Amino acid sequence: MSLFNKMPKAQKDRLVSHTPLPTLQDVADLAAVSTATVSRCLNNSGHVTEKTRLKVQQAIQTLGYSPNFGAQALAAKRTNTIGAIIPTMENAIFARGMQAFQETLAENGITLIIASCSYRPELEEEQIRSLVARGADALLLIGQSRPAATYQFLARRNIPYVLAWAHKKESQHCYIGFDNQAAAQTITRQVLELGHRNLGVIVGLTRNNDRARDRITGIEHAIADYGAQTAPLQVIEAEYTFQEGAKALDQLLANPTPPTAVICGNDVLAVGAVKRAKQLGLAVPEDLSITGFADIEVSELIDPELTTVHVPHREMGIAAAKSLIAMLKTQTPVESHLLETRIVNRRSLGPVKPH
Amino acid sequence: MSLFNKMPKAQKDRLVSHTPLPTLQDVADLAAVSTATVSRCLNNSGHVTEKTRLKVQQAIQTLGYSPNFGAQALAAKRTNTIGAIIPTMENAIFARGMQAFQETLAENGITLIIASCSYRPELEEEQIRSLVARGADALLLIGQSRPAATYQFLARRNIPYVLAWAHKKESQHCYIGFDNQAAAQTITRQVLELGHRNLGVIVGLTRNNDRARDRITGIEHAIADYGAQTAPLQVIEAEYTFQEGAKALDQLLANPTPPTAVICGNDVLAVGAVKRAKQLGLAVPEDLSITGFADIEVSELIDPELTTVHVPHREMGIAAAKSLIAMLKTQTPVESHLLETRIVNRRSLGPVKPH
DNA sequence: GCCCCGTATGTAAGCGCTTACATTTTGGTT
DNA sequence: AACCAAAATGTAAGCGCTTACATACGGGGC
Repeated sequence: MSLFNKMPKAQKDRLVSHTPLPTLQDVADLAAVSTATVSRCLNNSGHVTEKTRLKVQQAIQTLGYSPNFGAQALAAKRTNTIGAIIPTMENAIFARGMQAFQETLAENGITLIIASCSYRPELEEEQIRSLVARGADALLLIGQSRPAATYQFLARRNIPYVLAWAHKKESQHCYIGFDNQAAAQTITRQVLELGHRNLGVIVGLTRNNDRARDRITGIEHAIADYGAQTAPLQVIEAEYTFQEGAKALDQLLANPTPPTAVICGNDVLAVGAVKRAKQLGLAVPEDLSITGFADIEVSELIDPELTTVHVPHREMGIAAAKSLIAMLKTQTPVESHLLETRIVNRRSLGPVKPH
Repeated sequence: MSLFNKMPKAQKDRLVSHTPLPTLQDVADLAAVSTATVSRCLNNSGHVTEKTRLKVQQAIQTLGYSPNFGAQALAAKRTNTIGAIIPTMENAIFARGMQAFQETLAENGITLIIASCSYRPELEEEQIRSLVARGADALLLIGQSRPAATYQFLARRNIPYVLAWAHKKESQHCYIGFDNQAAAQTITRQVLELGHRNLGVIVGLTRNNDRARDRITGIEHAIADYGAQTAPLQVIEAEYTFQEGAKALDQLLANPTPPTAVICGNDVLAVGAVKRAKQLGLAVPEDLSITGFADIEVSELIDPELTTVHVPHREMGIAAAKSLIAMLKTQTPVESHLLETRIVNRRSLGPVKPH
């Protein structure tokens, strides 16, 4: 055994390059109080005189103390960390909401951990376990469709969660989002009212995406409700890129009786479709109407600007954060929160062209 | 004191709703080995027989054990967490790179914590401290310009970091990025070679953005080097939105001798400018050439598609992750990593119009 | 002045893991 | 069969904090 290893710890510390970080004990010593008191100051759990609090504050300042995360987590059994698992960060649909979510959490002293699952449920499952293992006190998940086992896991671990970007009445889960079906239904009704009777739909891959499915359902309901005779609905699924939106439009137009209006499940697909339509020499909306969904920035970029469904991204992120914080505080479930969408009428939707 | 409080812990546990999570000890007991052995299996630090490893694995399975994060962090003095502080998640420039960064970290069992600082240095400083306090083992930061005190803090805490999305030769820091100045210089040279002698520049706010400043410098150098007589360079700074890009173009065009080519510091501003130009009845590139920077998705959306500087976003994220992991493993600094950009010639840049 | 009680502070027992070091086992040599 | 080094495993001491409980303190009411 080397001489070094025989040394008392304090002496070793003096030899190694970086001084050890001050601990709670150091603060307590300097302030001439107990560690309990320092801890109470830190977590302002009351029962501390103003005078003592100041002394402690002082000591923390001079030492440059900051609590050890692991120790805090271990002792308190919470990490002040919330996890979010989103399909992908590259999708602008989530970016703005997540930004607001993170800001709101930060204001409340909570850190966000983000993971992405590329729309793959088995990866999501894995990420959920990983974030929980990583000490996430609560989770934000997108949409509802996932194995029962996942929900059981969360229940067993007693992890609060909200399902965002979606909404469902009378569910056991806490939803923070909007009604995808109703929103799609509303915009479809508007298309129908403009005289369109032959509609096409371009929507994201529905395989692991309940939001996309809900939107299709909404469109179908609107058509069924409207009561007018319409051509059979043509639905194309496409990946979330401009290019795929364009390709999907090609497919719709290949039909002998092509649609006069195309309802898109999201703005990216819609914008891709608009671009393609223009390339093909079709005037939008005179020759072909196209609508979007989400109202992300690109919808105002394309010419003509997109008529789309506005979704309150930031409010959604903020509401999700608040709900999660409330659940953590009260240890009881909170109510779902339905956010309103509205149609933004811009230029890409117009009346059907008379023959 | 209530009867409940007098109970031994085990008895209490049976009364409260959620059973306590299994611990390392439980696994050790079930597998009939010591906690040390289980720990060694978990961290596969060798010195464990295959037979024992299987027994332990088995026990972990049946108990559904997963290590307690806080305890692990406390004992091991590391969290397997890396923090990233980016200006904003809403900016597509960072989205793709961060996605790749996160994926690469995840492959290596490391969790990402993201914070955003809205381009505000004081907020960044705060976030850095917060992420470090939360146990980030290492950090990814964007660009280089920040107070010396921040770097001192990181040095004192011995936290490895890389500076991404930028590059500087012979620096003490580890950069993972591209040379903003050189890239801007190259595209400007190309513009000059097409005969343009009156250039305008629209660039992001340079106040807290060294990348934007570097790009301006590159443009200025290209002009100086080129040796041809040019009109004074007009530079407009604008926030990162389509709308601001459009407004900036208005400003440039208000000049009595408006530029024939506009070099933009990023694609979003460029796309906004293109849209505005078209609204004003200017043909791009016949009447006005416009270039972008970053090659994000929208650059292919606008008509004409944007001639821009392609930046290897994903490679950058991957390289940053690998460097950080290496630094963590070896406890020594790693080399900067310069990534290549290249000009993507699409349609928005053309030769100057003859009088 | 004494007692009581509410409030401020201290004491110390963990929280669940990692890891240095001690001990046991293993299996090849002689 | 005895021996020994190397490999496997066990032991137990923390890691730095929180918090239940114990104790000290201080100020009215009598």
